[in-house]
Amino acid sequence: MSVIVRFAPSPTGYLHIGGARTALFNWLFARHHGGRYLLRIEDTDRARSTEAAIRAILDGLAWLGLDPDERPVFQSTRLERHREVALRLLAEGRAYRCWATPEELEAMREQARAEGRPMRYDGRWRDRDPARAPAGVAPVIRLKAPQEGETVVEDLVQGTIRVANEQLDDMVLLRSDGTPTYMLSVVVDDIDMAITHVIRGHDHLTNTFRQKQLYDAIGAACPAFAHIPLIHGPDGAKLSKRHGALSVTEYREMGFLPEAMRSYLLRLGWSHGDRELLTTEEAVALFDLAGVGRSPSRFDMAKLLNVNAHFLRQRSDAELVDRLAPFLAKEGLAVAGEGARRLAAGMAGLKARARTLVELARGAAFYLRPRPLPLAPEAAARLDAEARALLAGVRPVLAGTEPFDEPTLEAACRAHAERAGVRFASLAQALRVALTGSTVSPGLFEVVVVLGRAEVDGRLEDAAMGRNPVLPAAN
RNA sequence: GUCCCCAUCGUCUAGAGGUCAGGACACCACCCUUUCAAGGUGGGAACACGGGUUCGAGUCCCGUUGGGGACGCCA
Repeated sequence: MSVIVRFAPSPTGYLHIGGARTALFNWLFARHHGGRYLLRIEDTDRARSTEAAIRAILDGLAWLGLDPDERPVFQSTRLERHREVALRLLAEGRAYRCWATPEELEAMREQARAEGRPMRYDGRWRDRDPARAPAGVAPVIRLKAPQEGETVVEDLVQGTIRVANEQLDDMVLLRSDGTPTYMLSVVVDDIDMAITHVIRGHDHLTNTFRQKQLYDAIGAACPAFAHIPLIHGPDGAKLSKRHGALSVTEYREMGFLPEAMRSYLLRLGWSHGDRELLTTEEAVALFDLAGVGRSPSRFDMAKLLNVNAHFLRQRSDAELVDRLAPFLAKEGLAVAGEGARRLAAGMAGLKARARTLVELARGAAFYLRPRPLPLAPEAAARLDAEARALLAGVRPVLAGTEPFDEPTLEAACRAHAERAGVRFASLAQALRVALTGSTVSPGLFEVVVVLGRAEVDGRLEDAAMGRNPVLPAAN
């Protein structure tokens, strides 16, 4: 039997980290077993589902490289089919009409609360004669669930879990307005889509018992279930926006790489010995449900940053130049011509110093900025009269050194510092500030070579003459 | 409250009865060094608690505590 899995988000919000990981696990499982991975948009709650959320989910999945193998199924298009199944169950005596009013249900809820019991519908219409139905009340259809014994779920991650049937009540299948409930829709769709493995968040575990009863009533075989532990915030509580429950597209804007997100998310809840930082190919080869743990994990931005830094360094310089362009554009810097050449040439030194594309863009901006280069406040502070004199003195050295390569330039500057009686470090910092506008940068002579002789001379002249504007303090 | 699940360094985790309890991130120190990174070397850091079972328990069982989830005519 070939594996078929699905990711089934409801479009009531963006695609967050937890959903992304669920999608990833499904995708990897399908790839590993040579099966198919489908997407089903559970948009039956027309009041809360939005077009924007659907786009955000599709967009997020596409960015992560988790496109489904077939066109997405929209649950809202299948209402007739769901209704048909409910009616069939009704005809077979496996379901029944219930005329209990919202007021009655509320009374049951009140009483359950007072007695410290969970809310359970008491099954009052289960065997009552429909002839006694009150006028003017539209009924719902409820499943006639077993009342004795227990329902057992063999979960591929959580193991065997059982619950007494008396803990479960007769769930609503069709609402009084004739629309199907989530429980019905999910089960019918999973059957019709021939889903073999339901891999989803642990928060669905208790739903599974009811769904199992529905599969039994319908007479369909249950798919295998795998409930993966949830992701919590750093404090162990529910993941909040503060922590990283952000839309995956926001991670894209923060400068994360999709392969880094995948690698990080994979290791949150899954492991294979000591393996860290897997490529997608390795993940496909190694992933299986056996490696999924049972305990919830916490989202850790520091580790995500580290993972992203790793994958950033794996990308070629040319690719990074392309990736960087939109981030630089936000600063009003266009990547083209001489600027593009500089970025490509300087990328090796830049990418070792960045963890995200945003950091990379920040570090790379000085290569593109037109003269006179604006100075960061702490850099400007170092450019005192003494430093300016030092720069004026070293200008001819840089202008005249041949060949214009790193070792030669460095040797020339070291010799100049010695002649001038200053520490090489002082000269280097003055040069760094003049050439990059910052106290932090890639290797100084790498910068000199990338910038080229003419630009270097111009920037030194600006600095020596005190022409640079000073940026306002950050934050 | 009821039901269900979970429990190894701060965090992610390895561990399927006998290990000096391993790795990664973070942190600290040192090396490298023109800044900051990267890289290298080293360091501190964990089996929640209490009972069993066993020659032997992080590993199995029970309980306690703690955390999480589910309890809708939402999905």
